[in-house]
Amino acid sequence: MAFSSANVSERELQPPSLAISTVIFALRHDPDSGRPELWLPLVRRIRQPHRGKWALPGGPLASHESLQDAAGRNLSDTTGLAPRYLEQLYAFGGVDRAATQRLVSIVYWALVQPDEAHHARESENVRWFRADSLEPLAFDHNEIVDYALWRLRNKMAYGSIAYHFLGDRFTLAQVREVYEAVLGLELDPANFRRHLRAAPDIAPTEEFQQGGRHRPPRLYRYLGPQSPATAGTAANTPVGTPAPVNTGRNP
Amino acid sequence: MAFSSANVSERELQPPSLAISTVIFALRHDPDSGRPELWLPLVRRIRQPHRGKWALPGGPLASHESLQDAAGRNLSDTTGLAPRYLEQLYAFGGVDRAATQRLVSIVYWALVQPDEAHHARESENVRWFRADSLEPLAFDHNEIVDYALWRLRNKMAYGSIAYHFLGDRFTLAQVREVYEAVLGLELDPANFRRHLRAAPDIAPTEEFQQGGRHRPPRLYRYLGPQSPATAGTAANTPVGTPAPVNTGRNP
DNA sequence: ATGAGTAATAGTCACTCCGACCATAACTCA
DNA sequence: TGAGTTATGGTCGGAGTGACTATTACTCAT
Repeated sequence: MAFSSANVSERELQPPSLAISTVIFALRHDPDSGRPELWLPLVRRIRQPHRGKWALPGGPLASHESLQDAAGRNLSDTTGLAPRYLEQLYAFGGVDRAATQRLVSIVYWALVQPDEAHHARESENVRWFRADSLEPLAFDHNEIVDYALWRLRNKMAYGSIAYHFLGDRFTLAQVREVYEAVLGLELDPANFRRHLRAAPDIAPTEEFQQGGRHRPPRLYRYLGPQSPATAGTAANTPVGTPAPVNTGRNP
Repeated sequence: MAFSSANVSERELQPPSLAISTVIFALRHDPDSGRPELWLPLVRRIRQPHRGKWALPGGPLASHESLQDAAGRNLSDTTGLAPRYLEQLYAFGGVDRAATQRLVSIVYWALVQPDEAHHARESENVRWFRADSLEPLAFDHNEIVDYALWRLRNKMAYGSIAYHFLGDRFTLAQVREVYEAVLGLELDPANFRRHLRAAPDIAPTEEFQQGGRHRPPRLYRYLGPQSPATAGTAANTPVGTPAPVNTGRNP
């Protein structure tokens, strides 16, 4: 790479470099409390700049793949998992993000299940960290993670996104634990239950979770995005959540 | 530009081109009905591809400017206006967006006031169009405009964004007309009034709009984003709207 | 000048949603 | 067999909102 030795005037002439990075969130159960916590995988940089520091998984955009595909490749390369939820987060393009070159990063964020696959996949250069209390990362990746966290919490408060952390069947208590772990607050089980029962995108099954210590809870399943009509049909158009309208209207 | 003559194998070797485009919304009052309507400015392409078609204002990213600055430059170049509201919309990077090269566009969207400056600024290659009922545009710009429209309506239903279409002082009826024009529905004046009176980010003044045909309405002013604490402090971090949390909680 | 017309403003009423809280059911384990 | 704990069902009051009615305050045509 000639970039790393470019001086300032050479840098002016180079077109901006474009990279795709991905913030991957998963829940891990704390062995002590049993409560789920937010974790994410990082990769150790093996070249300058920021060599040795931890960074978001990412890389350049291959000419044959879409932005979304590149982010999905980040995900499977570092975790071995297929994306359950993958969405564009933001394009970061500050002038001084990288010292040696002008770098624009299009960042995606993903949700995956807390499988045991993680542990097997961990290596010298890939490690999982708690999403809060991160050490200083390479580039501006701390800010990016913070923004992804904000977006995750925001989306959690609105939309039906929590299910992407969970498996095929789940109890209402598991959904509640996801909310509590991500938002960092305690929720009333009865009220939360009423809330979810009214949600159109999950449905009760006739199965019950056995083997627990107490009354067996009913299992539910996620029906997928319900009735968004057609949010984005074209291939390159992002999908979105339909907007509520709540202002006084006449018939 | 050697790009335009690149064949497929050469294209594989070229890094993706990066461009910044901006969707600029403004309200114009219909001369007949007097009601405001959504308009946006487009520029005519003067080179291939899509020569002669209308397209979003945009261009390459200069090495010394941030993404936001580039979008602001799009805005002032085409309208002569300073950005009142400017936010990143999405990064579009489909493989086949442009025929001759791999093109990634980071798109911003902006709100400006419907000043008379528009008319003066219009020229052979810059023209304003109604946001609905657009003719086929260059590239995938129709989809981009549609997504920007969706985002505008979405944000309008939640946040306090309507004020950026208006001037320093405004009546509640003007705010209501903005909502009605953008969302395309009729709102009850009394209920809408109650809604706005409860909003923390606008305040009544002691001034009244004179010269109208009826009872002079009180003028209000926008106080700016109220109590978002600190959404994004770092320079490259996007600003966002704080998230409501509405699920049953214990003390 | 005077009343018609219209928008601005104020207020009522019923309905829904939600947080706080209480009660019962159903299971495991000591 | 009963203590402990979670799952589940229900109640109550307050906040917010859509539908609607009434009053105020201005302009304009007669």
